[in-house]
Amino acid sequence: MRKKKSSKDLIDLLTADISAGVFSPGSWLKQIDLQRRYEASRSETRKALETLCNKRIVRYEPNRGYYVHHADDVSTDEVRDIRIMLETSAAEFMVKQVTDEQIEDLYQLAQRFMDQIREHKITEIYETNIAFHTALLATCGNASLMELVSDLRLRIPPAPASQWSSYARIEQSGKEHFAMVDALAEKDADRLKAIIRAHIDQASTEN
Amino acid sequence: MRKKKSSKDLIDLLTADISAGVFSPGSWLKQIDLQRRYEASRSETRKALETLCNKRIVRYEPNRGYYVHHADDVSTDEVRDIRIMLETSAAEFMVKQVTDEQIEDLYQLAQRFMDQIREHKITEIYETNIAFHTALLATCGNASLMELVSDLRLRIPPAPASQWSSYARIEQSGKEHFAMVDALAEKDADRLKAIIRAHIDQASTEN
DNA sequence: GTGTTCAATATTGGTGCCAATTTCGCAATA
DNA sequence: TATTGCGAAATTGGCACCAATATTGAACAC
Repeated sequence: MRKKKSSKDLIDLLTADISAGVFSPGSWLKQIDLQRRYEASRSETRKALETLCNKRIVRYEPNRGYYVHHADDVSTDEVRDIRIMLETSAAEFMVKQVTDEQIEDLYQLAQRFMDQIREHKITEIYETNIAFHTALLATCGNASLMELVSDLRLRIPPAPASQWSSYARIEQSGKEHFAMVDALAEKDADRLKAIIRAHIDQASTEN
Repeated sequence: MRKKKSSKDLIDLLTADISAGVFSPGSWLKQIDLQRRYEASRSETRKALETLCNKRIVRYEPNRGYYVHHADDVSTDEVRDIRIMLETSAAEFMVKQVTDEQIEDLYQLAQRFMDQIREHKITEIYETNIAFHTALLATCGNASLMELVSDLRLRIPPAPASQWSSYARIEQSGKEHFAMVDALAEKDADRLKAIIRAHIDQASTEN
């Protein structure tokens, strides 16, 4: 149990709510509303908004306030390209440094993803997907990279699991997860790269 | 002329001063000192510190304040690896999209860099170097990428031009600039990648 | 001489208030 | 009916002050 809520918690709560669509793109984040909703002080609220502004999740206009950023097509494409650059480049490090234990964990996560698709556990699927990609990136042992990609993921339009394009597409994503684990186990960097690229490219709103 | 200093100016001033070594790593950035030094309000000061904290240039401890971040070797290596991933990947886009005019501009910047080495214009060299790399990245037409790399560059230990390793090393950097322009002009992505990798790797504190 | 306790000091963090700015609604007019 | 103008309301931004917390230094005990 925590005795007091830290500023990081507020940031995470706000981020989660924006990501979940509680605040839709374009809507104003009024300081009074926020400090009531999260029972935070004014300064904490301002600090959190400033942080989210730096993360490009919200935008700011002087004397008007902060509002949820509505990513345009151009910047969405740019960020997706950056993710492809980072995660395909990371593949080189992954195949070099991955341990058998990590491969096993990744396999478990890929399996859980598939199971949850079959059981239609919509929200869990979303979380498992993120867990898989986080674990995958963790194998290259670069903490700064993991942090950076997490931030970039939030800059792509909110992808609520509820509106995933189609069952077929999700199942395809699940298969790709297994393909990644296979390529990783076989230390085939080029194949891993190709799968990652296709995975991010096609399912840009789903991973 | 601007009639009022914006919050972005304060952030840039602080960043520049930290980068220039006015505030050395580890030293506390007391709010009162800063708001006097830059003639800014308390809230502007807090906002700027929070932004720099997000950019990983300063760190924060509750109830103690903000201090200049002293990057350790591990995170420095991590960030350098990220830069190599991004800038070598960007090479693909560069060779595809670069215009003759941009190549000419890059050549001019590479030349200016060399001239300033000869004239021992220390501070100008540093700025020209950044201008070259910025212009190089600009050729792949991804504004988000440029922004990201600019931020990453600041996360590597302050590289004051005054303590560049050696004349030979700087001159080598200058030659590599020309080599990059050549590879770019010949649309040789692989060669460009190799040069960029070596350039960032060897001269991690100089570019 | 060394270590500890406690008070004085310094700094950050929170709150309430007021000013500046913007937005919104309503009325007046063409 | 559409448009313009004006005033009220809402919101942010800045300031001063107080509370909370951490540091420092001095006195004191051993």
